[in-house]
Amino acid sequence: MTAARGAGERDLGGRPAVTTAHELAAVAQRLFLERGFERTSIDDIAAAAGIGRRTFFRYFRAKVDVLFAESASELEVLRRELASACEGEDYRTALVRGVTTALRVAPGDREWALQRAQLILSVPALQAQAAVVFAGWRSIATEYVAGRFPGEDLFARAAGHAVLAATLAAHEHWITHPGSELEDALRDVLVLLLPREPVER
Amino acid sequence: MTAARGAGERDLGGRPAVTTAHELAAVAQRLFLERGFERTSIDDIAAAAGIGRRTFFRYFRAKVDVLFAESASELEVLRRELASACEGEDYRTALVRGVTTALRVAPGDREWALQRAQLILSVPALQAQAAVVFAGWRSIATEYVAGRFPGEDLFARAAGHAVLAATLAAHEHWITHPGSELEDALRDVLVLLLPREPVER
DNA sequence: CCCCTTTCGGCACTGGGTGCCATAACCTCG
DNA sequence: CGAGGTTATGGCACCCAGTGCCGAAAGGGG
Repeated sequence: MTAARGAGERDLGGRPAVTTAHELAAVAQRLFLERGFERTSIDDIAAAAGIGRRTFFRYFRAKVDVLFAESASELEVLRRELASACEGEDYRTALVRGVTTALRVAPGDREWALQRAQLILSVPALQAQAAVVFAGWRSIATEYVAGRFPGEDLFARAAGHAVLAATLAAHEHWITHPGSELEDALRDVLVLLLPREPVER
Repeated sequence: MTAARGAGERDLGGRPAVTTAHELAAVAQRLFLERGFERTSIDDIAAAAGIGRRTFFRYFRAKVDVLFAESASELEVLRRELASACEGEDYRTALVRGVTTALRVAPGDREWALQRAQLILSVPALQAQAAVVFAGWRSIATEYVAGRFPGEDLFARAAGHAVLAATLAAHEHWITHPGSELEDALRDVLVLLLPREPVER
């Protein structure tokens, strides 16, 4: 299922992969920007990347997944940051740090990330997929909050959704104010939306 | 495009519609519960409803739309409630009233609505569609808040997302605690997530 | 009975996604 | 160098969602 052997694995021989998920995603994103998401077929992407249509599906399970290639590693960063939060820390501080760290973009990737955000927030099919991907984020955040405040079921769920809502709102703000910093909006909205800690019992 | 003449329109003759969107949705939801969403094809639904496959698409634009047939009218209720809110009212009070009114289910539809919520929150394709449908909710709420607090761009956006997040969190809570009242969870989470009014300037 | 209107539904087609499988390309070992 | 193992490729056939086209069905009024 996994095309392109991971960098860590030993090379036991075998036919080398002809491209990488990252490269393929770059080709696809360029086409999406040029012709639009709907008007770009898998055949177009495969042809532009010089691979077969069937091979495309070895790198991505679906057309919409192309723009979410790095979501898994971002999610891993969030999980790690939350796991390393100390006990006494305000849970909101920990979440703000986790989310901003996970979503930090390298300066060279800024333009690229901005275009990606614009695509995702403007194409319905991609908005829809974003909701599914971000369900993973929500899950991590909810688990963390539930661990901090056992028994506060509804509170944890609300906080998890708040993380997701803040992420989306911040991205929207970012693409309508491209000069601003995503991280600033992210912090501001998280502080606005994350509820205060529930009273101790 | 619109099958099944609206109730208000005069009957000018023409072949009568063979079913209604509501009836078709009921048939489809039953099949989804029995066999699962993915394993139920449009052909299955059409056959069970006694119509042609092509006709299905005159009632719904897509398979996923079947479970969101009433979203448009719910959205209209929210808009109306917000429009009728008086000036001095706390914006959060108005939003709580609008959302709970729009999502109130008739006692006889409770079981039905619960099953629908379970389907939507458990099937990825339906979660995804929910995000697109709820973008309309968000938009209404954001506009309302932006009207109340001009210039508070990020605040309005955050509040809009909070409404959506609260709606989802409340539904999740509802399906894991089927005995509870959706309206209660809805109110609680909205109060948790909606940020305080920004300082006057 | 004819005309007008509206819905129905078959047919063919595009495009996303999958299972199957032969084959290409690279490894190591003899 | 050649054989055997390993892995990625990509063609083919297939299923399903969704659409444009269009003739036919089923009602009304003149």
